[in-house]
Amino acid sequence: MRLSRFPLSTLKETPADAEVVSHQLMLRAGMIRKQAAGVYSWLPLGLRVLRKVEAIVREEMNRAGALELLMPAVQPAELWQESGRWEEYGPELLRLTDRHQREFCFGPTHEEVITDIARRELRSYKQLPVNYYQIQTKFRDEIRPRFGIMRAREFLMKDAYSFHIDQASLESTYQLMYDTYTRIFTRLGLKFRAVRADSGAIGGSISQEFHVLADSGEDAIAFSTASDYAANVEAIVAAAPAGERPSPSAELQTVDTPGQHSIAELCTFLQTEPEHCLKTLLVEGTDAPVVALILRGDHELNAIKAENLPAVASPLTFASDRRIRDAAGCSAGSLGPVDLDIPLYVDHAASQLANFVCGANTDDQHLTGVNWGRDVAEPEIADLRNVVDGDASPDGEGVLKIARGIEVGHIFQLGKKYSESMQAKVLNEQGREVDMTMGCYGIGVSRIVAAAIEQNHDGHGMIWPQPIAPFQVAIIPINMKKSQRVREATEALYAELTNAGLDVLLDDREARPGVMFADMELVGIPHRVVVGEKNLDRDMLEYKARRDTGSRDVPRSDIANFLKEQVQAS
RNA sequence: CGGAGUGUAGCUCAGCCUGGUAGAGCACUGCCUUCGGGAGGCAGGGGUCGGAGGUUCGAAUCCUCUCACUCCGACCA
Repeated sequence: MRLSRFPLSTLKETPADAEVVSHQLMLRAGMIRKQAAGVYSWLPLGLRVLRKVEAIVREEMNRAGALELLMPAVQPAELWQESGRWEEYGPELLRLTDRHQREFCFGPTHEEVITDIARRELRSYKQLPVNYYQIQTKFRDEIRPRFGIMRAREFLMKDAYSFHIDQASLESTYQLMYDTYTRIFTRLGLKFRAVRADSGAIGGSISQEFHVLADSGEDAIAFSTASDYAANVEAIVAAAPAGERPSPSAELQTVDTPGQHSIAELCTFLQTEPEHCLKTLLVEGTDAPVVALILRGDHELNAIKAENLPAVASPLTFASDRRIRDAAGCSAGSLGPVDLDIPLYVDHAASQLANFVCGANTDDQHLTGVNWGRDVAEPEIADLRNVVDGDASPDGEGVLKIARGIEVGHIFQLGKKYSESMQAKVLNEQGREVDMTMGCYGIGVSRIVAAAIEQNHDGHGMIWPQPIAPFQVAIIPINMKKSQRVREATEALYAELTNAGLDVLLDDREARPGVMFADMELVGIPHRVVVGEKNLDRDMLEYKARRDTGSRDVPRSDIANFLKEQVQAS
C-alpha cells in the first residue's frame, strides 16, 4: 500500500475524552472515529487490524470443526419472550418497534436465535454434536460505555453455540474450545491467562474466562504461586481463617473520634491497624429496608458475593445517607454492629476478630475492645470479601497473586437452560425425545484490538504483535523528491517486498523524515526500512524493529529474505 | 439512575466573571525556503459559539428550558 493513497490521519494531540491508552492511540492513529456514545466507525487502518484478528479466530474455529453461519442482528421479541429473557434482560436490551408495531431487539447475544435454528434443523442424535459460530455485530445498551472500543455498546463478537446429546459430549467440545481459544490467543501474539469464572459458592454452570494481561485491565484475576489454579477474583471463595477466635481481653470503651471517618484516618487517630477494625456497609435489602455487611477494615466487599445473599437486594445498592441515618442514627463514617437493629452479615475474617474497633452508631464516636458474643450477638457468617494478594489458594496449594486482565473470551457449559425453555429436542438412540445439552463460547473480537494495544505500547505509540499488525513492513524513503537514486531504489524495494508476499506500507508522501518516523511508530508497524543516500552508497538499507532501540544495516540484496525471517520469527 | 463537569473551526483550547465587528496552536489549500526525528515564511479556506426561548439598543458572554457528551458513583462506614 502506498501511503499517498491511504487515508492515514494522525493527530498530534490526544482527543480530550479518551481516558485509556488504547482509546487515545486508536483515535490518534485514525483507526476509529466515534459516532455516538459507545458506537464507533472503523476507518481503513483500524479495519485492517480488526480483519486480521477476525481471520485468525475464523481459521481456528474452522480447524476445530465449528460451522460458520450468520444470524440476524435484529431479532423478534417472541423468541426472547419464549426464553423469558425479554423481561429478564432489562434495559441493556435495545428494543425496537417496526412499522407494524411488532417488537424486536438488536441482538446482544444469540442463544434464542440459535436454539430456534437448532430445534428446527436438528432431529436426531446422529446429527450431534454440532458447533455453530458467527462473527457479528452485537449491541448492548450499557449504562456507561467507556474506554473506546474496549467497552463499547456496539462491538464485534465471535459467538459459538454447541449442541449435544449428553453432558459427556458437551465436556469434550468444551475442552476442544478451551484448546482452540488457547491456540487463538497464542497466534494473536498476546500474553493471556485462562481463569475460572465459576465457584462453588456462587454456583452456576462451569465456565472459564480468557484474559489478556494488562495493568490497565478492568478485572482482577488471581493465580496460585504453587499450582495452575487461576480464577477471576470475583469468583474466588475466600478461605475461612484457620484457628480459634481469641478470647475477649479488653474492656469495651467508647472513644471520641471527632472528624475521623475513613479507616485510615481512624487507624492513625487511634494508633491501630485496619485489620483490627470493622467496616460496616449498609445496603438495600429484600425484606428489611437495609442490611449491614461487615468486613475487616483492610478488606473489600465483593459485590457479586453480596448480591448472592438472599437478604440483599440485587443489583447491589448502597444505602443513601438518609437511610443510613434513619437506620443507625449516624453518618456512614460511624457505623458499627453494636446495638444495630438490622440484619447483619459478617465476613469470615471479620468474625475472627477479638477486641476490635468499630463505629459506635453515634457521630464522631467509635468503640474499642469490642468482642463478638460478649458485646454483640454471635454473627451470621458469610463469604463477602475479595481475596487479596497472599491469601491461601482455594485448592490448598500455595498462595494467591493478583494481576489485572481484560476479558476477551468466555467459554460456558450452558446445559439445558435454553433447550428446555424453548423445546429444543432430538431423538436419542432409544427413539425418545430429549432436550439437547448446550455450550456457548464467546470472543470479543473488537475488544481484542484494544486489549492488544493496552498490552503492547510505548511512549511513541502502538506496537502490534506481528500477526495483527495493519502492515508488516514500513518503507521510509529520505528525500525521495530530490534524489532520483532514492526514488528508484525505493520503488524497486517496494516491488520486491510486495512480490515476496510481505504486507508493505510505503510512505511516499514526501513528508519530512521526522513526520514519517513519528507516524510509523504511532501506527506501530513492526518492521521499518529506511532508504537514504548514504546507505545506498554502500549498497545497504537501514532496518529497525519497532521494539528495537537502535537500527542496523542490512545488505540491499538480502533485504527480502531478511525481512521474511524477521516476520516469521516474531 | 444519582452527582459533577463540558459543549466556541476537523483536533487541542482561549474568550464568558465585567455584554459592543469571533481568536490562537495544530490540521487543511497555494507559493517560496528547508529536508535523517512531528521545519519556517507569506497568502488563504473553514465557525448560525450544541439547540430553543428570554433580558437588552446590542448576547459566545446574563437568565430559563432543553439536548448531547465526558467523568465520578458509594471501601469515608
